[in-house]
Amino acid sequence: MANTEDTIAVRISKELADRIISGSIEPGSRLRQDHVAEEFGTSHVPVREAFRRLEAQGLAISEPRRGVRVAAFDLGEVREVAEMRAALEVLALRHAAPHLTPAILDEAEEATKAGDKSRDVRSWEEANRTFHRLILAPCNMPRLLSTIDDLHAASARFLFAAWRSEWETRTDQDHRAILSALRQGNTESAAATLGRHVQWIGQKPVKTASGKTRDAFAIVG
Amino acid sequence: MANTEDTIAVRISKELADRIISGSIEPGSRLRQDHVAEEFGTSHVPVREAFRRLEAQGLAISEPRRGVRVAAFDLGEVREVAEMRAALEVLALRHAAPHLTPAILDEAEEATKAGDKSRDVRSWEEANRTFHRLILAPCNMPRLLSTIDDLHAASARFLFAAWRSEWETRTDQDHRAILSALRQGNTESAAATLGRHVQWIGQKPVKTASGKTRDAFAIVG
DNA sequence: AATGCAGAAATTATCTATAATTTCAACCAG
DNA sequence: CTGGTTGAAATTATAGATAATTTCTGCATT
Repeated sequence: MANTEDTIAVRISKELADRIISGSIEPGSRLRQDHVAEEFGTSHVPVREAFRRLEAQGLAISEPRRGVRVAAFDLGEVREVAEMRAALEVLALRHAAPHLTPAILDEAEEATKAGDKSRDVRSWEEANRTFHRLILAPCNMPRLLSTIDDLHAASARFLFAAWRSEWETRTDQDHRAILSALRQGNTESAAATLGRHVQWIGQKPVKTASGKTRDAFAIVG
Repeated sequence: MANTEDTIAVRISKELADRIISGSIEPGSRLRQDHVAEEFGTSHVPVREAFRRLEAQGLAISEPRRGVRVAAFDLGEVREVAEMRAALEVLALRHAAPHLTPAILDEAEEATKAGDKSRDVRSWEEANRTFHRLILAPCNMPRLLSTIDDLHAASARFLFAAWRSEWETRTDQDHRAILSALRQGNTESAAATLGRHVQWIGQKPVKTASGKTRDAFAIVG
């Protein structure tokens, strides 16, 4: 999937983003340009450019002369991202609604079913993101959509951090309610449900390294 | 103002951002890394990193192997930014309101007065931005605030493109209404006014290069 | 044991050089 | 004239080398 027409810097940033989101690189850990460069068999110049992209997406933070590290996050940031998504996805849906076709809504329903059948977080997340993208894309607002995309990446990171291995299949009633409202042309009701849906924050006890359990939080919509 | 502790790449990106926003570089024109490097007396490596930053802010767009150009914009994008600002600034204000002190509101009132007295776009824009930042910053949501900052940069660009030289002094009633509502603890009313305020799009006839007049649009709040 | 301080090692930031690609203009064929 | 082709010039993307800064490590001191 990594398009060979992409520049090396883009390929590296995509790969690193994927690792950060999936949690295979720990929050707070340092990203060393020479190590990354060696791994990808390149010089460090494209690596530095990849770091700037990650920084812009909020996945890494860089301090001058002290390097780049994977962004840490806490409950506050989970909430912040949830609220931003609620505000922006509602906005996007209001503009997308007039352009939604039955075909798109059918596709979105397929995505919902795929999500309900998912037996692991990763495929659930993918189905969920597909659903949201399908119903929002027709708003035709590129800047808004790309901001929402970055927020989805952050959401996925929170989700994987909390539900890394265990995942319970669950059926998504919100998605169905949104689709049904959209089919009836009731945009406001769909938007209201979407806003609530995205702000719902799941909670789950998780074992820490020291053997204790603490609560982990994630956006589950 | 350009901190010497900043990296060269950051200094370059700030300077270029300023030029793009002020309109001293035309939308659509190419940014050539060697030329910029020569002007700043550096090599092109930090220039490339600066380009990535501009790209992330939406001020430039880059196509692989074909270089970077200053982002063009149209009425659609002005509207898009206005709506995003409305959604996000309202969200920020709701969270900031409980933390607003009389001292902050007094400062914001000073900024409003400074805006009303401004005899040129540039100082009006600065006062306006100060006002918005003052009342939103206490929300304590860094990601939200930085997204809003990028949107303000885009707004300023639209504004300068439309009102480059001429500017009529005007008193900002909305700002006063927002402050008065906040002083009375009426957050919802303040938020509603802010949402409307930011979505108001000014219109002005402007002479094109070919001598004709067309309408230019900008967010004026 | 804790603290502080070299000096060494690692790392970042930048520069110079090279390879690969695109752009552009001149030219030629239809 | 139009449209395409070719080669030179310009430009981007990457690599390899260097300077500057930070971090680490071990040892001495309290």
